[in-house]
Amino acid sequence: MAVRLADVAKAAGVSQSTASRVLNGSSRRPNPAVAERVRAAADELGYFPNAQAQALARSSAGLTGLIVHDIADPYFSSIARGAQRGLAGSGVQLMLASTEREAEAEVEAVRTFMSYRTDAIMLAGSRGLADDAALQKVLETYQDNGGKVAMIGQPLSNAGGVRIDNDGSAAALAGELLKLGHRRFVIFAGEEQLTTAAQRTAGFISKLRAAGVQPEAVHHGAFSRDGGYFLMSELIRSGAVGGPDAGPLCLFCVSDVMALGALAAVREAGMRVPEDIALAGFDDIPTLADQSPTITTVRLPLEEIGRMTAVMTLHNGDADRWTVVEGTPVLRESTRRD
Amino acid sequence: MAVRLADVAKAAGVSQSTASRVLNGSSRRPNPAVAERVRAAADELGYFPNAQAQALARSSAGLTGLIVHDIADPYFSSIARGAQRGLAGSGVQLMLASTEREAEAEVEAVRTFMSYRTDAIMLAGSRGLADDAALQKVLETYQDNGGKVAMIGQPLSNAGGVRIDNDGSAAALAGELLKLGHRRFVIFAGEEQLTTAAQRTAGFISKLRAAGVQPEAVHHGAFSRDGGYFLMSELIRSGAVGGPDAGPLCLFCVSDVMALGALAAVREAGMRVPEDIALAGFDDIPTLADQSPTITTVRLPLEEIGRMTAVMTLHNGDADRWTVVEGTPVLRESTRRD
DNA sequence: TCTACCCTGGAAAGCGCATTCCGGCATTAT
DNA sequence: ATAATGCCGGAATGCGCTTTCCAGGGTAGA
Repeated sequence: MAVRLADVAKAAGVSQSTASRVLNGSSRRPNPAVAERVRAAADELGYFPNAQAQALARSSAGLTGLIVHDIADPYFSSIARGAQRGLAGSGVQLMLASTEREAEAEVEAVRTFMSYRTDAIMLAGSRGLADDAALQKVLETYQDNGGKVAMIGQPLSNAGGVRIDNDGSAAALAGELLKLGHRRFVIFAGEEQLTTAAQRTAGFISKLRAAGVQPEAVHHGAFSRDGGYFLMSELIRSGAVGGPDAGPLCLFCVSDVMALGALAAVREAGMRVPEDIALAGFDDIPTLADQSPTITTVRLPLEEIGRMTAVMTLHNGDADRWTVVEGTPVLRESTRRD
Repeated sequence: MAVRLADVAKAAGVSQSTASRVLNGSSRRPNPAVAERVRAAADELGYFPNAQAQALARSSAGLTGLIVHDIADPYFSSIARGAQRGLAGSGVQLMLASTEREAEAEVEAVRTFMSYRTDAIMLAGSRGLADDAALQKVLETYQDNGGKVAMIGQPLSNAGGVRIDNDGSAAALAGELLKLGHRRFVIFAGEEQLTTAAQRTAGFISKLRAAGVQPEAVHHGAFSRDGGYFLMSELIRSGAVGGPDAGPLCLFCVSDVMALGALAAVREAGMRVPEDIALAGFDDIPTLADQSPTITTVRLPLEEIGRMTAVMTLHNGDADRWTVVEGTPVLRESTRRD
């Protein structure tokens, strides 16, 4: 069906080995005159290599897998974009799996990537500790077979990757909010078993405590827009928001998407941010700065994180190196106090 | 290194052919007792097939390529999510290429996917007519080699896919805005050579004309958040917004991301939507409904579009079938008139 | 009971390419 | 001038799997 290397070789009047050496990088560089003939023939016939066959012969596929929870979530799509950019020009292609936050699907995705003999797997997003066992096992198998594993956000197994200093960054945010004069805090902590969520919550609280402040409540719920919306609706219904006594409440959501959901619920109830309740998120997803009011958050260089991780997977030496990324508190209108 | 089919066969005391027939679907089903032995051995050894080798032997890779302009753009990431879902469970894997809106990169991505012998390629986003030649040529080569091409948004070549009724949907939106009483219109039309942008602009204008209304201006600029921001800044500086005479202006942006940029510029200038200027977008990206004010737009079922397209690529018969998707005008606060 | 046929498992031939090995030639060193 | 050293192109092997093709045993029909 398609043009094969053998066809090119025949057309150029050389052996297949020579054609291979000319067209696809080899340590041996054939004679320029011969090379030119081969290239001309390849052009003429419209030859393009069969990556599957190359992968089989080289036992390396030129593929890298990226596993995310939800590609439509701006947090992950920003990372994906960075990863794509990091790989650009290296000749390595990206395979994508979006797991819809199911642990089962995550393990399945790793299996699939193993089948395709991806050179590396990038895993973005935090996992609950409960799911680690199965995932860890399959990743170890992968590593035993020579695969590189790069985690984004969470350390796991004996892999490398980018660790986000959730703890310290959340603490820094808490510090800034205290400086602004906030004293009454509520936290929307996401799902209980998510490590990332837990770390952000813990870091935030520990900083408050260090300043002698106790959070008024910690609510758990889905780590998503709808989770934030729901929790906020509940909170408003409970009458905890807008109380005139003891100063305004400050809500810390452990992710921006939760904060957006919460904001929607606040608006819907006819209340205002920051007048009735102050609001802070975490991640600094791109759409956040265009909200009204603009929302305070912790900036994570998401795209850069994706890029760095991808680049790490390209260099063999970095297989189990960790890079720590710190978040930067960004104070915006949503936590203003007049 | 890894466990091979031959190892499993030996462990089970059968031939490799039999092992293959048992483990990977074949038309011939070996004896149940034998099959069980093979499966047990495979489990025992932790065998998983080498997809590259399978692809080579079957001459079909079980891969589908998705090419988008920018995976971090919610428009495309929603489509990607749908595509992923559409493929889920079919055993077909998704390969992703994000081209950063460069025509060159798009052609390159098709080449890469050809190399990987993807069974199908989905192309999302509109292309300028100028780039069609190169792209069309490479896609034709792909089709000649048995590849399926599914376009999302724009027809091209003799492929199938999902066509979006930009023209009619924009006209419908214009009709609704006229009904609300708007008479002074400005259009941010995106890049001149983008077919999608041009169609939306044309549809909108033709409906206005039919009602005897002439748009006051059509401005071209980048089809992105920053493009909208820039155009709006210019517009405000020119003094065209907020004039008390002749009623409030209504701005139609040919994409939601442009509308978001425009909104940011309006806010920055201390003006208000819809009081000083009304605003409408196109696409209905997920974040739009959570804006304040909520933004009028044309709803496109983005995720469903991605899903449909992916499903089409799975069924051979649908290779050159077209599905037309209509957008639905959604009137929100940003175009309210009191 | 014997022949014709079907079913099942195994041997072997690729799928398209990279790469090791080998032979022939032109250099350089002796 | 001869032997030793590279260098370059070609033949051949193998990557891991699917899929014909083949042989043998079982079944059914005569």
